Amino acid sequence: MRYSRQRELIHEVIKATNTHPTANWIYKQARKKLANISLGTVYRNLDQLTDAGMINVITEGNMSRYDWNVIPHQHLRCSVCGKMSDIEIPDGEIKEKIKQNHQFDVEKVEMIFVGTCSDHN
Amino acid sequence: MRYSRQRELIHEVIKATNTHPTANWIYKQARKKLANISLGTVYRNLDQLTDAGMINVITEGNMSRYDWNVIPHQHLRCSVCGKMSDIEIPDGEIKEKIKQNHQFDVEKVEMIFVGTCSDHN
DNA sequence: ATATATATAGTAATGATTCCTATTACTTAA
DNA sequence: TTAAGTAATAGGAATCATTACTATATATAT
Repeated sequence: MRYSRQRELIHEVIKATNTHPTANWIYKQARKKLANISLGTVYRNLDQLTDAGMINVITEGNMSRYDWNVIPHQHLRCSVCGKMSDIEIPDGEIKEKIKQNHQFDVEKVEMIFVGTCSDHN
Repeated sequence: MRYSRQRELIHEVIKATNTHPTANWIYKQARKKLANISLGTVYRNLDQLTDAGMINVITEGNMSRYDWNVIPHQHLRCSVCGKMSDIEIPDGEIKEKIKQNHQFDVEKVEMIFVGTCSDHN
């Protein structure tokens, strides 16, 4: 993967927020620094950064969100304000049970807990 | 919700499979019985059946899959063959911990375990 | 049987994402 | 340091799932 200013910028934008942004949000932020960066470039680089393990994707509903946090973790989504926050769940035991009961090797665990955050209950 | 032949057919199609089908697959099956049913009708009825609690939605990647099984459960997805199968995970304890540690009330739990099923490991 | 409101078919529109292509810009080796 | 080779880009078109629109059809309460 050859260096590019665009990719570095995109990575910086993601690292600078905890909001689990969408591709379009990242695109708009990036344009503030590089006025003619294109949306296709954003998508291509998000894929590359993901493949390189430098960022994480969360596929939520009909669109993807991106996360600088590459340590395995899960998400809480507030159904009132839409905010997504991180949560660490030890999944070793779950994986082990699934292997024993279903002969299924778990590589990746995706959990979203939908509910109401502390601001709305 | 007024009776309609289309909605009944769509519900039957879903109840007749364990494959967690997409809207388009359901549409194609339905057309075998009702040649000019339209895709919009399928989507509208899938929403209505979901709202009525008669079926379940799984939002997987960029599209939705539907499930006759309305008892809360989770899914295993094989990254080789794409097959999705059901798994029951007792989540009461997890919900309780999340409530205590994050002041977050969990209403719905979505888990997908991606890995390799018994046919591919 | 009739009125009325909900559902439908068919098609257009939307929105996220991917694809295409001519041009630009990293990088390497002379 | 420069030239060549190749990966990356901008800009726009294409794709695919889903939703919106609208005139017509149909369920159902009276």
